[in-house]
Amino acid sequence: MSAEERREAILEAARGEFASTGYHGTSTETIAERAGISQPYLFRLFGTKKELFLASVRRCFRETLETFQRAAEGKRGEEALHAMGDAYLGLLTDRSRLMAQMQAYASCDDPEIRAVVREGYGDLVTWTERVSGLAPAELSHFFAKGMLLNVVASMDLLNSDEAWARRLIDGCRADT
Amino acid sequence: MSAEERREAILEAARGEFASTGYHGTSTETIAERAGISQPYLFRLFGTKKELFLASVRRCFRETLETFQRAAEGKRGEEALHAMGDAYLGLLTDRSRLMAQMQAYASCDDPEIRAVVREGYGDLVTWTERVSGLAPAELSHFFAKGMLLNVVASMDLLNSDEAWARRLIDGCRADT
DNA sequence: CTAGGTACTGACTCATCACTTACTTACAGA
DNA sequence: TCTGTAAGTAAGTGATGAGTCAGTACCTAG
Repeated sequence: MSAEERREAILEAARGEFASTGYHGTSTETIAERAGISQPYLFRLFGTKKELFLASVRRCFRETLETFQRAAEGKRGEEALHAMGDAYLGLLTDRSRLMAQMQAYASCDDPEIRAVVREGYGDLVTWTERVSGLAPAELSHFFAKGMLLNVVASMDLLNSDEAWARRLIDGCRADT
Repeated sequence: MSAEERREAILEAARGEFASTGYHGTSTETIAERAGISQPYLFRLFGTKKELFLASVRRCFRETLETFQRAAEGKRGEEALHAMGDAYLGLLTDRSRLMAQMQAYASCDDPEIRAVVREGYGDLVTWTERVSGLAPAELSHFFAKGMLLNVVASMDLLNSDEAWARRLIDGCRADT
């Protein structure tokens, strides 16, 4: 297997593990095992645990952006926005991607991580703004709903019968 | 100092440390040091690291609810909601409380933590709903804005000159 | 003054972790 | 067939962390 393919396999494994136990709570041994390689080889390919985490975060944001781009392909304005919203709801069902994102936000006290998260989220916002042509208030509303859904999904309440959670979710679907 | 006062002091220290390095990334030694006691005594008062974390999360949600209650005192409907929104903006300037909250969401893969977070957030939502009398769509909007601000604040962008971030924040203030 | 409880700690144990070193194997090109 | 390089690992190291144990210091009720 080429080094590039190995890197991809490791990043896939890393996201899964970082998603559930976070940066500090995940051992490089666990990730290597899940990726089917030895732990020293992981260090050969990524240098440090932090570089691996940063690469994982970047990949996560890049995949989300690509999902938005695919969803909006050939569409414009409101129509593009709706397609992106639906596509995002789909992403939420992948708990690994969701929790990895939440771990990234929670790790923002670290300056290096914060810089990567800022860049990833910023790319998402500016691209969406450009394609949809939304004014600030509507743009905020779109991303705000996304974040609320993230948190509700983190608590695993998307398909629960908790009454207050259902009302929050229904309230999200109701408008725009 | 009474055990009860010590518990409070430890919880204060714990929130600060958990906020920046999360559950797994924070050592009980560090918390004990910050609280000015020995590490064994921390275990005497809280049993396990996890119990300490859970107590810290519960306290965090309780304080937020109390802030909402104080802000809304003697007010009703829209007026109460505005007061709560303003009070929440104030809370965001306390980075310790903010990041502790984000760490709690990110730790939701653990069932015990998830249960506590659900309860805390649920209390916040149901109380707000009852006091403001909002319909689901507006209730969602209120909490969605709160979550977006949380994330923007996590990235330390509340007072930055990053253009896209300013537009998001202004967009939040613009409506309701 | 003393018995018992409450606050509090020094000095461990055993496990785990990030990272390294020194090595092996597989294979493509000269 | 020999050589250089890329893919890969077994076996460490030094540090740190959660949790325990066996105590000490102090205060208060009788």
